[in-house]
Amino acid sequence: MKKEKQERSEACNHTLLAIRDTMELLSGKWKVQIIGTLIMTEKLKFMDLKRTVGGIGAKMLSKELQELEINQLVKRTVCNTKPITVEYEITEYGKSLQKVIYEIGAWGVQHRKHLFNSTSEYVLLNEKEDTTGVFQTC
Amino acid sequence: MKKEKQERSEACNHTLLAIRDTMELLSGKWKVQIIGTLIMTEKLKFMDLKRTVGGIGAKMLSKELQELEINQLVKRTVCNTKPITVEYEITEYGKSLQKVIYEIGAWGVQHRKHLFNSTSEYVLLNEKEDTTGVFQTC
DNA sequence: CAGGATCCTTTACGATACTG
DNA sequence: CAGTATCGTAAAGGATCCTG
Repeated sequence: MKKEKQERSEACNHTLLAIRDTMELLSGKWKVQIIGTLIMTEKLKFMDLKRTVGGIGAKMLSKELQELEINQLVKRTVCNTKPITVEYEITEYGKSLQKVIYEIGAWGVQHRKHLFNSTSEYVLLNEKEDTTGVFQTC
Repeated sequence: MKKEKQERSEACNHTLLAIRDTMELLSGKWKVQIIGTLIMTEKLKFMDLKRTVGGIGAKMLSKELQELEINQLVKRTVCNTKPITVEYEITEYGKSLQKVIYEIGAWGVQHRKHLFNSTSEYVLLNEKEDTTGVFQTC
């Protein structure tokens, strides 16, 4: 293998590892949506977050939020109410994911258009399902 | 709910659906890495792709590639060799994911730096494991 | 309300062996 | 070589009940 090629391959490898890292943090059915929601809203109560994300169960939301908190992407604040209430917000570090999330969202939007334009019998996934959600802060 | 708020909530909802769509297409442990690899290389034989991605089994790779092909993100070409050989490359449409993939990679890179700077006993995931990989086209 | 504990179902993933 | 088929395991996801 020529040296030039070797260098290129190392750059690739490096990027692939980075991709792997990121995807590991964002793994799980809901993480990206949660982060996206929090980036768009800044500070939501647990139940509002649940409603906004839509479709996620309380246990899942709770679990995913814990993982995100461990990775310093979201901040959890317990409010002094009765009964207890918890607010979640994106951290400064979490905001560094903004571009990533934005691109993902933007691609999704144009992808729908693509489907719409390329076939007549397309299937739109994730059609507004149970969007009974009320947005408090969003 | 005030009208203004309602509009905002619909915009959010729209974006969240889009995010969901994208993540659905990119679901699976390897899809993003595969696309990333193909975006960086343009045209790889099955085995080379397998080596480049690193760690993935043949069955998985095959399956993920099929799903990507169905979504028109990669193109599969059977070569007239003996025994048969198959080449994969990113499609034009697949290239539309370039920005997404780039941002994911870039974030992963800076995230490593973040870990490095914020703690002394950090854990680097995905350390070069079995990178016995030889890059042919990459 | 937030979230832990349990239990259960369903995928995802992977190792192995086999075929054109 | 590039898959497919089969099987087994592990993880993810979800429903329900329970408590401070």
